Amino acid sequence: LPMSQDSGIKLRKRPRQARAAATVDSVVEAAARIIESGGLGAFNTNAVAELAGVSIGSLYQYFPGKDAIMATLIEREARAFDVALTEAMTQLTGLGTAAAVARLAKVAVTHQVTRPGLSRILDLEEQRLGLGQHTAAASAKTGGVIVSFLAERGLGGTRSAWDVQALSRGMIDGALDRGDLQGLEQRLTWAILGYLALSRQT
Amino acid sequence: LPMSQDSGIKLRKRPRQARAAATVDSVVEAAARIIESGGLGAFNTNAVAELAGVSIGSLYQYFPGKDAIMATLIEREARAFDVALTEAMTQLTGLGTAAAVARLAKVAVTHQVTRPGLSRILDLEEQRLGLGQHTAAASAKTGGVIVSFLAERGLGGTRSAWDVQALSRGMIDGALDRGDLQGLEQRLTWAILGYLALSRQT
Amino acid sequence: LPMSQDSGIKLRKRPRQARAAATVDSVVEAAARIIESGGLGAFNTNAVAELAGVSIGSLYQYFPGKDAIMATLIEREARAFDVALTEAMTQLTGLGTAAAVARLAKVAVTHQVTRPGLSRILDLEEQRLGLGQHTAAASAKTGGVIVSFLAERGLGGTRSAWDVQALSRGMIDGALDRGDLQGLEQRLTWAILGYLALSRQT
Amino acid sequence: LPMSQDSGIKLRKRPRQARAAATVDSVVEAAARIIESGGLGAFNTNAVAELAGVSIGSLYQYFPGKDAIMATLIEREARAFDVALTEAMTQLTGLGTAAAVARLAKVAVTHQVTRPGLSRILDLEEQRLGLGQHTAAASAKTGGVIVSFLAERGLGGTRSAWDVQALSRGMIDGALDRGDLQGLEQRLTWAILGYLALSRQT
DNA sequence: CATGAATGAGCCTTCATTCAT
DNA sequence: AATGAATGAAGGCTCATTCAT
Repeated sequence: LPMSQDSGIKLRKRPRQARAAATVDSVVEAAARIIESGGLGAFNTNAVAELAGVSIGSLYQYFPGKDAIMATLIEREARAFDVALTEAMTQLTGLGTAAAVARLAKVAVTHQVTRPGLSRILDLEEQRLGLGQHTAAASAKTGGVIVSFLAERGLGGTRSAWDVQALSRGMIDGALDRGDLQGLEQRLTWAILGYLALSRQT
Repeated sequence: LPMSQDSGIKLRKRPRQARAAATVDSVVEAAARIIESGGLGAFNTNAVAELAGVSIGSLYQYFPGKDAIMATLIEREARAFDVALTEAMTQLTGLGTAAAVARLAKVAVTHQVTRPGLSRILDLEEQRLGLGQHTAAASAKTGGVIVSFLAERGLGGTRSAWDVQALSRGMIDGALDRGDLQGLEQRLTWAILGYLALSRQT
Repeated sequence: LPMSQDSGIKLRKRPRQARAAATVDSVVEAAARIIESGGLGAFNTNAVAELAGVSIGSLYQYFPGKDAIMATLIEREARAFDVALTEAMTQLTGLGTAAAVARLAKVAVTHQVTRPGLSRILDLEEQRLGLGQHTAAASAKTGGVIVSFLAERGLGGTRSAWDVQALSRGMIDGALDRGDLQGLEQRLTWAILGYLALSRQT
Repeated sequence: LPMSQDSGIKLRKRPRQARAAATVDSVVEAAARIIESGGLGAFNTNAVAELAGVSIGSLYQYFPGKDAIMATLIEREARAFDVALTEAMTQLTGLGTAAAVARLAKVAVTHQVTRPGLSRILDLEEQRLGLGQHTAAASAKTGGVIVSFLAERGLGGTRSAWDVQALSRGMIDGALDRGDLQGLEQRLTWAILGYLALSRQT
């Protein structure tokens, strides 16, 4: 089950009043929007504060630095994906493997297409910030959901889960790059099923 | 055969003397090394010039700006990959599909593993610079080689080529992230073959 | 006897309740501790409020600004020194000049060594804030005590008192800088007696 | 003899062209003037750059940070004092001790009075920056000159030299604070001679 | 052509102070 | 009275780019 974990970089202080929580949220959302539309180059604290409708001082009351905003955003997105995946998992009973994989593929595609360009950048930043292993961000991707899905159906282990996840990111990002979304869920499903089939028979 | 095409952002002047060509090369190589070891954040013109053993003034004599260095580097890497792939293609006659794909997978893995972290960043930058479609960089990836490989063997069309390429990038980058390179070529081969098998039967 | 005088920069309101007086004291003491351990650079209102266990809002209810905290601290330290000196003065009857000066030198050394680095910074700030002449801080240093000591024994006038005081600060601070406290009281006594002897014979 | 030594904090690059050397000098001089007239609070890189007639970028080409400007200034002032003292030393032959000390006292007074308020602040900063012991700044003060003066005349050792130096700073700063410069050289001479006389007979 | 000194817009961050709750 | 969230001016520093030599 998705459960809150700590990432190394954290908030300066936990917001106590409702007003404060709103500030934190608006900052993270503003960061997401800015990166989405302008890329990493447009992501600067002043722009974030302005779009969030917050003074730069307020931003720094909660975030110890620029990277902390990034880390929080990464975690937020990872958790959102995790939640979506977990939710989808509950509706898989009775479905065959192909249908089940298709269902999950759809969730993945939807997640990345909703905020095109965001997850890719977040991935790179996650690596740069060294949030690679022990954070909620990382575990959300596979630790929780994909691994158990594969395990339940005897389709593979942890490594397969990582591969499926990585291969999916690649395909979706690539398709997004070229603006070629037609049949993407289908193609992704093929790739996942194909990989699992061949990797299992060995 | 790989053939030079123009990306929008290009060199200020085509180097005429051998010395000039050497300068350009050293700058691009310096850029590669800096990005490799320090990430995008360490990539700045002064650092590049210094590592290249060239004055900042000279650098600007050959490159109109920072992005031009990036663009040239992207193209160089793409071409190198293209060359390696083309070279491998010539040794595929007589091999079965599985063996042939394994051969190409090996080339791809080797290419990205050689300069870990570089190709991923270059990918993002390629997108940012809008070199997505019409450049040698893009065409090198699949236009030239993978498409014709799939065509020759009746395995798929252009879209499949793109998918294979994208899926490969994803898997290799993911494995690199986690430091899990064991059996990577094998796993990648499964993914490619699996995807092609399922996508064809439709 | 030491008597309260007004420095220009003063408290916003004189604390009426015991609780309020305690707040003021804790703020001033926190300021002292922060400056001692972190220097002027660490002295900021937020840090002071936190260490004092008081909200920043409360701090500003008693002090009109940062400088007021500084001024109050300066005055507090000056008064403490004055008290110590006055106290020592009462035990000087019957002692020869050399012994008496040694006694006072000991008080001075003790005062500055107790909070090393504090008095020096306070001195500079006193000057910056223009508390140089007309404040209790200034008068405490010599007006009250040293002048009358010298007068009683016919050793010198006001100017000599100032010189003795300044020379003492210099020597103690210097010794503190180099961590060379051995025999400091003795050395200081020599300096004072030597100066007084020569200045008087003229 | 005064000779160039290295302080920990140093220039980013040694100026090669004449233009560059001028830039470095003007920055240091501007820093001195700003601190003199506005205190530490007015000492910021932008102000320094502006008064120096140099862009902020140029300033940072040579100085790695604000503290490096400070350190350079401290060293410059120390060296200037050292030079003045050394120069005075050469004119002391034939003079009695009292006259010789008076001569040196005059140099010290002149040095600090010329830039009132500067040396005091520099002292504090020297301590903060930890340039206390091993720098040219420190050694210039006594290591070179005062120690050998005392040694030549059998007046005292290293510790006496430090004490004389510290006591002098204190008296001059104190006199400057109160605007009481009348007879200062005389009073300082008394203090030094008096201290040396008493400390020697033990 | 090469060099590297100079430029300054722009970005990250701190902290004194105010004010709504 | 107390609290602490919010503000924004100010300041340290970087780096892409230009240009005099």
